[in-house]
Amino acid sequence: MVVANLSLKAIDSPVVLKDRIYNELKSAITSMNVYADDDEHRLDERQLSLELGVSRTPVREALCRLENEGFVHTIPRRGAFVARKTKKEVLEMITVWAALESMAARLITENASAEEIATLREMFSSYGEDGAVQARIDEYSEANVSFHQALFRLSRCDLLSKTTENLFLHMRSIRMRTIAEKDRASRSIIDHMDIIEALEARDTELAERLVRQHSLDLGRHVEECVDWLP
Amino acid sequence: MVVANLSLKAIDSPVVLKDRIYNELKSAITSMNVYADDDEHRLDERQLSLELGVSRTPVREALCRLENEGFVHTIPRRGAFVARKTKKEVLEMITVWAALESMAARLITENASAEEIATLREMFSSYGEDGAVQARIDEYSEANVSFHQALFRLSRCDLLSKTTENLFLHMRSIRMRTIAEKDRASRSIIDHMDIIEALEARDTELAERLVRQHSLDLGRHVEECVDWLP
DNA sequence: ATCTGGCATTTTGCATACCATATACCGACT
DNA sequence: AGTCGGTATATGGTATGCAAAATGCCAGAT
Repeated sequence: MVVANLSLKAIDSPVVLKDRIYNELKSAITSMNVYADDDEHRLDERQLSLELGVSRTPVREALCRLENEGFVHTIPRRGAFVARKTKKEVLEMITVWAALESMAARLITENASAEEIATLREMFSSYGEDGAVQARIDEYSEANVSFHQALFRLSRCDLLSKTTENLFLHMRSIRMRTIAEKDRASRSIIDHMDIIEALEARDTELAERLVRQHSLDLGRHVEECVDWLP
Repeated sequence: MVVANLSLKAIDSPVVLKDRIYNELKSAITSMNVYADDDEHRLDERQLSLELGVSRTPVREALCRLENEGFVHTIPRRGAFVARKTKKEVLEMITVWAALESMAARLITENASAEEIATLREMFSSYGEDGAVQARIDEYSEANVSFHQALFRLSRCDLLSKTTENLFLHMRSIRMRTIAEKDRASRSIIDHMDIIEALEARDTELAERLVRQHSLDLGRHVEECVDWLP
């Protein structure tokens, strides 16, 4: 008798309610325009549990997690609110981002293969002609996000990616609103190309500096131009 | 009639049970030697609630938070365990640390006052003589941690500090075990002095590089010498 | 003797009930 | 009329109850 070797992979994901609620709430929060109205959006536990058809307990646990990640702000005995970042907090997020992404760039120059770096270039291949960026600004915005995510992926450092993941989500609404302004989009693609060239040349210091500067430029832009944040 | 202007600050901290339990559990976990035994330490909800004299609900919320921060690992329907980092995870933590702290160094060269930087030097004033470090290794270990925390404080970027805070706690047990090895302590103090000098000279690039290298050196040390991690 | 299958126990995950507190409304008093 | 105080209500925090699921044990079969 032989033991059938089916090479099954362990299914260790009895997806529990609180996790699904967490995902549901998180995507709902990150896709809404948090800064639209100026009155804060309250998250009523009871109402949420009614809408989701569950009890308050798993909702509370999901909210607890979202609070830790900075998406929700709760005041004891007052309830939970969708968190709104101040300008200072946004600038600090960008600073941390710059730190993490520049380290990712370093790691890429040291570890990534030429093929991997080449995939970065392909992401922007269709924006070659002048004006193509402005014409397809929404599409480019997606490519932009993908580019930055790819940098972290190629760094092969899971913790870098994981730490940045929530920063990405927090920044999404701000980024969506700033990318279309001025000439930032076309400026952005030039920066990206310079970064890719530095990565290809395995110039660790240059790649790090360019990535950091790219982020800090966004920071200064926010500093100067964004007046719709407290 | 004049309204008495007492300039009171709002007290908005009705410290709730779950927060106290969170702090209690966190300090208990971070002060224990996680890597002592090789069997994983289980955290029984009911037992904890009995010991703390509260119900399971706030205990669960505290555990939920600790899980998000990586101190606790829970398996659905199986329970919560004190998280144990793999060697890979520790190395990644050090990488992220290097990224954040080198950014902190940059900010210090740009923003901190000379007096603030001088306080860094004072922290090591009593370790001047040769051998003083080795003789008071425990005390130095504290000063070492304080130094790194001070770097983040002087950066005036709360998010940098906050992001690193948990990394510090995670690294504490590892650091405690590695600092006494070899000649790392006296090597460490030389690095620190070099860093302080670069900060005083306002040499942004050098300070950044030294801080990064100091962390990455620890990383390589862990890589080579630590064999008690999975 | 070892392995398998079912039962009992333990423990989590979710639901619900209860309690404490914050806010809002309303009436009375100045 | 405006303000102060009290009470009602709503809502979050905590406790408990219940059911599903996982583990461990034991008996029986091979």
